[in-house]
Order: sequence, then C-alpha cells, then structure tokens
Amino acid sequence: MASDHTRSAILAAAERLYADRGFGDVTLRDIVAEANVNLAAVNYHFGSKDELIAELFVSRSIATNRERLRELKAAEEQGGGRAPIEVILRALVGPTLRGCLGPENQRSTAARFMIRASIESVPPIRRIKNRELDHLRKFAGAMRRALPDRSDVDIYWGLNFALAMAHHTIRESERLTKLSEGKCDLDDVEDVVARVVSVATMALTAGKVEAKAPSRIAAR
Amino acid sequence: MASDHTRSAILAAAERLYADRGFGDVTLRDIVAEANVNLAAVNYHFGSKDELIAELFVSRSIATNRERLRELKAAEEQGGGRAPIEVILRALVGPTLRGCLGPENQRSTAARFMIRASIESVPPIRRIKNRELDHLRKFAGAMRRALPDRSDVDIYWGLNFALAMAHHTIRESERLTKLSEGKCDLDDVEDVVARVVSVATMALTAGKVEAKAPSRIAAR
DNA sequence: TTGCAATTCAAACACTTGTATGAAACTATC
DNA sequence: GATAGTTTCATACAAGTGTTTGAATTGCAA
Repeated sequence: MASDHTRSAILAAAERLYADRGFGDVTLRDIVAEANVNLAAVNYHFGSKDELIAELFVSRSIATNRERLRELKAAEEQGGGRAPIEVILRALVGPTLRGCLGPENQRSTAARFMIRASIESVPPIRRIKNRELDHLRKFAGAMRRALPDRSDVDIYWGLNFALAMAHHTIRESERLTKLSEGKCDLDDVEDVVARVVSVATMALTAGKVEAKAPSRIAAR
Repeated sequence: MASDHTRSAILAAAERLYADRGFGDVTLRDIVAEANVNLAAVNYHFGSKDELIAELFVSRSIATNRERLRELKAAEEQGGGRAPIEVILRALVGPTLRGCLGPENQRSTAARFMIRASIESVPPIRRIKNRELDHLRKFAGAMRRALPDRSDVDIYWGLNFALAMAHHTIRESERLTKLSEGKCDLDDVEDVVARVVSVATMALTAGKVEAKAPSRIAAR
C-alpha cells in the first residue's frame, strides 16, 4: 500500500504523453522521465507496459462512459423516459468534443487519451474494447425510444455518423482550420457541438418512414 | 535500370502489408519476406524505410486524387461548369468507400493503404500531406459553385463531415456490423455511399441562409 | 570470352525497446 | 532500535529494429 505516489505519477505521465504523441512513439523511458521515477517502477507497479495501458484505458473508459450516461439518464428522466433526440446526441458527442477542442489550457487529457485509444488501437486496448459496444447500445436504445417509428438500421447509421463527425473533427481539427484558412473556428466548441448534433439529427429524422431516397435508390 | 522487378515486388508487398496491418507493426523483415527479396534490397533501392513509405504514399496519393478529380471534372463539364452537390460529394467519397468496403476480394489495396496513411500519420507521410489540402480545395471550389449562396464556413464544414462519415465508417466497419448485429450491411457499398452522400447533402442544404438551427430545420 | 557495372546476398552492426535482477534505501511493527 | 516487508535504484539482459558492409552473383557490352 504505502505511498501510491509513484503509481499515480506514472499513470498521469503516461496519460499525458499518450494523449499528446500517441501510443506509437512513447517509450517506457519517456514515461518514467516525465514522471520522475525509476525505469523499473513501471514493471514493479503494473507488471508490464501493456498492463499499464490497459489499466489506464479501463479506468478512463468507465469514467467517460459514466459521464455520458449521467447526461443521458438525466435527460430521459426529465422527459419521463423519453428524451429529445438532440439531447441524446448531445450527451453522446458533447463530453468528448468539449474535452478535446477549445482553448488549450482547458482540454482534458482524459478525453484526448480516449480519442487516441479509439484511433490507434494498440493490442492491450483492442482486447478490452468490446465493452464499449454495450455502452453504445444503451444510446441506441434511447434513440429508439426517441424515434419509435425509425428502423433499427437507421438508428445505428445515425449513431455511427454522429460519432464519425465528432471523432473526425477532433482528429483533423488542425487540418480543417488550415483548409478553411481559419474560417472554421474549432475553439468555439459549442458551435461545433451544435453543428454535429444538428446534422446527426437531420440524418435521423429526414424523410421519415420513407427513409433515404436522394438521387434515386428504390429504398430497401 | 535493368530488372525493376525487385523494386516493384517490394512496393507491392509493402502496400499489401501496410494496408492489412498498419504501419505500426510491419517490419522491414516482414516486407522482404512477403516480397521474397533480400533484406538489404530495401535500402539499396529506396535508401531507407521512410523513403519507401514516402514513395508509396506519393504515388498512391496522386493516383487516387486523379481518380476523384476525373469524376469531378466529368460531372462539372456535363453540367456546364456546375455539378449537382450530390454528384460532387459522390466523387469525393465514392472511390474510397468502394475501394475499402464491399466483398473482400474486390477491395483495393491502394485505397486501404491510403486510409491507413490518413489514420496513423507516420512521420514520412505527415511531411508530405500538405499537398492534400490543395486537392480538397478543388472540391471546396466545386461545392461553392454548386451552392453559391452558401457561406464558406458551411461549405468547409460540409466537406469535413462528408469525409468524416466516409472514413469513420471504413475504419469502424466491423464495429458497426457487430453493434447492429449485422443489420447494417457494410458489403452493400452503394447503399453506404448513398447514405453518406445523402446526409452530407442535407448538412449542406438545410436551413439555407439561416445556417444551423438545432431543434428542427426549416428545410429550404 | 573477358571485363565491368549493377544487383543480390549473408552476416554483422549500432541502437532502441521492454523486462529482469539483486543490492540499496526506506517504512513501519515489535 | 533491530527486523521484516516494501519500494526504489542502477544496471544488465534478451530480443527486435533499421542500416551497413563486403563479398558473391548476375547481366550485358566490347
């Protein structure tokens, strides 16, 4: 038991470095240097590098999932078991967007770490990641309750597109800024959230029963 | 000059392996084993591993960009300098989606390699990647011509979301299949293209001048 | 054939990676 | 204050990486 100080110093340093530079080029020696601890401390406290990553991921994973579910539950209870689709989507993508965009000093290393984890997919994480499916299914359930006459397929596609827009915008935020020559303001996080939620809502509500039929397509 | 055989065998093997397993865990020895050539051949023909990756990326990059621009030009010429927004978007996301999804045997290693390159962002590629901005700007230009009374900001956001949906769907295709318990059919590539194009079109045409209006949408 | 450049090859090199070791330093209980 | 258990530390290890080397082999022109 005792101090725990070294343990948490390692966790914090690892999270920071992974969030900033990705899993690819962060070595154990980088981590222990950042944490000001001895090289052998990682193996002593966590067993191996992979177990360190895994522990980091599971703890952050349940934390952010809890955060998102908290928003979702609150919205559904307030609406008597059924929340508006916009609010559900906002609960889904809001926390991550807020944690990864905006003024540099208020970004959350936890959120940025989770984005890295969702991108790079290093072995120890991939093994655990199935849990996330159950989490997403809860959101799918809420969305189905909000849009009862929508097919499951459309619900899942809408969920997929919402996450797509949020994650891609985070990953390619500098590119979008450069491409638009600064016209797209990625620091205005609430505007970004509103745009993502708005488009995802359209994707889920357009065309009602008829579903998609833009150019042509006979519809399933 | 001479045979060139070794060179192209290495390029093909590297592209295949990178497309399948990513840059992270493909070693030079994996590549030369797959290509049936000697280990030193890579350094002899390309100078270094990074230069091999760079050459692979530039050649594939100009190839797929040419492919997309060909579709775009054709559409604009047919429309007298202005193509419908759906067709533009289809030219943007269609080739990549078709190359990465669908029946396994007809997927293109080139397209899958490019997706890997757009995800993992290894140093030699990151250095070159700025060229892609000019390419995307051409699409932004076509979209502006198609939607003259749309603000630049909205155009760029629409472009961003279209790429977001396409790339994310490719990257997470197995997850979406699992999440939806097979209800979302990722092998029906044309349906996927239609969905992405449809949502992106809505994002770009909804609300007209008023821009985003979270709750619902005045529909043009 | 002879000669010469281009190419292939096996082997080794220098370096980095994660991990293991055993002694030292610390901490708390008796 | 001695002792047992925990934690730190410097150091070494084994394995894997990209790269280099120099001798063999090949291909082709004279």
